[in-house]
Amino acid sequence: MVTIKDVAKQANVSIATVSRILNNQPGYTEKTRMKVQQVIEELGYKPNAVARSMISRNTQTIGVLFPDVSSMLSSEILRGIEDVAHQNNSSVIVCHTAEDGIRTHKYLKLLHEKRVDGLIFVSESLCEEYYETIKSMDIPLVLVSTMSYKHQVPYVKVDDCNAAYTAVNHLIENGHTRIGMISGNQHDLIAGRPRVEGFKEAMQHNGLQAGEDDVVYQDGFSFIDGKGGVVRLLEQSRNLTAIFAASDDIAIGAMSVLHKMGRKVPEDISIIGYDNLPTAEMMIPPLTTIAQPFSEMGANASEMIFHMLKDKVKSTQSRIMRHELVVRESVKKL
Amino acid sequence: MVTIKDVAKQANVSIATVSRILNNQPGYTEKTRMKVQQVIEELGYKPNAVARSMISRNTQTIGVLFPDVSSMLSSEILRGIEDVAHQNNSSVIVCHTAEDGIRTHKYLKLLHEKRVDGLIFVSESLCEEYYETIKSMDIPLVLVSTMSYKHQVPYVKVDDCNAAYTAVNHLIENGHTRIGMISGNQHDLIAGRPRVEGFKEAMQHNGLQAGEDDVVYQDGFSFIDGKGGVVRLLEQSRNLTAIFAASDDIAIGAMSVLHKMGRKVPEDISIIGYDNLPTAEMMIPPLTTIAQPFSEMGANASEMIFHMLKDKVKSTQSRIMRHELVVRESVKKL
DNA sequence: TTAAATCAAGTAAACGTTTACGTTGGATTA
DNA sequence: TAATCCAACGTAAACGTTTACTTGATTTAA
Repeated sequence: MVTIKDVAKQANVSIATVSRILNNQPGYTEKTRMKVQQVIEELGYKPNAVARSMISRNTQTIGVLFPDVSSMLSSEILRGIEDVAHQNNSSVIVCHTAEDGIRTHKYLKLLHEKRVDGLIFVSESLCEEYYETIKSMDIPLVLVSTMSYKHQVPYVKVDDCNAAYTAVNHLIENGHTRIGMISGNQHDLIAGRPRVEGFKEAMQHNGLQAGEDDVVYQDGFSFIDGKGGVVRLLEQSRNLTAIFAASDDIAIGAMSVLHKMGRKVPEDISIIGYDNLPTAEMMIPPLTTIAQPFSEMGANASEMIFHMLKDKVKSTQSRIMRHELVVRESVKKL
Repeated sequence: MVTIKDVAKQANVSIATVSRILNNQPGYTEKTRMKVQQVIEELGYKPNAVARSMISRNTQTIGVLFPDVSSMLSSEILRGIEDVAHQNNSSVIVCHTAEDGIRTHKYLKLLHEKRVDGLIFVSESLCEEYYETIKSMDIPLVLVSTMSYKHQVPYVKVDDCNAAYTAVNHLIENGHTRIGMISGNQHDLIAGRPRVEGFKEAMQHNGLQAGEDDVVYQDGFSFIDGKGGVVRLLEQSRNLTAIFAASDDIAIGAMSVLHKMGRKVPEDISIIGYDNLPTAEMMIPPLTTIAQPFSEMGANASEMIFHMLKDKVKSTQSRIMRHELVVRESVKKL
């Protein structure tokens, strides 16, 4: 591998001069600059970022932790993160925690040793232990699609309660009064509960009833959960004309079994989702849903990291992203 | 930031001793080991991987280039790559090339400067320029879901022609004789052409006709391409009872407009896809398709990289992955 | 009892940069 | 003509490790 020394020797100058040229600082004539540039081309010299990092004490690298790298949601967020990281001449290291504590800790240790400049934590609750280890790393941290009640960590997120309200309100505006909800995990204080609250609030504000029979809690937010959820919901809550699903995957799972049961969407029953994954518009019928701007959320998180890095500030303002109602064809006007 | 020096000082030993303990090499008593370990805990010392990289001349990091990080396909491959990278104590840096030459070159330069140990190139044709720059980096390179006719670069891939044959054959076995195909890009020699060839071969081997009217070429492999493709196909090719789509997204796009046209899948027309994305099983009806083992492909590529790294060998055997027919409900038996 | 061997531990060079500081020599000034 | 200045470099230390080599004490062998 060719080093700055080789370039210096070949060009008959000191390494300091080469370094100055590389970082275009003053201190050399145009003639020597040309000569050095030429030698660099000839030898195919590429500065060693590792050596640079030793001195500059930064690695131009940030780490991102996902519970599941391969979910549609993660990958859009990742795209946003990567995009602005790239604009800031930084790379992103992805980590797949699989929601496993041991694994997560191993990653945190690795990222610490690699001296990443910042950390983004996606869709996973920041437990005490994680927080402490990250705090000891003393680098910017931003949360995406999650937050911490206990610690003041900047996050970017939509207002789930508000977004759920929007969804349910849309159903109501279309004349629905008997509405059920298939929720995700009841104990998920970040993405689970608030959506249920939004549902209930929308109902109450419109003078409609929403009892415990009208919402069904599943383990997660997946297709399978949707399949199971709709069966349970239909059993315990009668005469429903519309369903609010806590995720698009749930909505699609529900549509799937509704179709098997011979109940048509939206003719027999309306359904609204949450997320606006690419799949939503590909459904039959295309799914009306609440859009979360995933890639923008990732981009914002990245921006926050680089802002903290540049301004050498410990924290920054959290951002509540605007959600958006995307009307398609799964909700019928009564 | 606490360094090995601080630990050494605090423990009253030399940094060499600390280093030896860290890398558990011989040369110290159990007593000093204990003492040093204790100091390490106290100070919360974490070895600096950057400094290590300077000496060991490797970064425990590989780079991965995707044309589109946020596609379902990419993210599953990424999961596989990341998983075995993690097993090998390495990190992965993701790059989103957006199929842009300038951008790709910038990434390649960045990864070179960062001295990544290896490179994985996904789903994008390795043009001459890229090949040359990567060759000059002198690190292992593996291709995924693509290959190079010109250069001997190890790749992992399914046999597209063969897989397409399997798909079409399944249609034929179910009694279909009038079969059309919606292809991706005609000029894509890696994923485009071979699937068309597989289609034609299957038809011919079964004594069926497959003229140029029976296949329609789109720009890409997306939902939109499927929508446009099915319209064109239905115009130019009459009496079709089945369609082979070159990707699941195409298949789903086709299903979408077929539904609008009032033609039921599979009652009126059968359809088979290619990829087996998560969306396939969520469709109504669930899509019969050819599965590519994406995450395994990623895992294999990673393994190949680490194999080349460990055995200090310049190349390795390419791997053709087994595709699989996944029978669901979009193909009707005639 | 002594030479040889073993072992714990230290010293210092090396990895490839950046940068504070020192050194030239020619141009400008007094 | 000497003093001063400045641009254009060069020198060497520093970043935090690993590791070849050295040292000195202790054990072993004869």
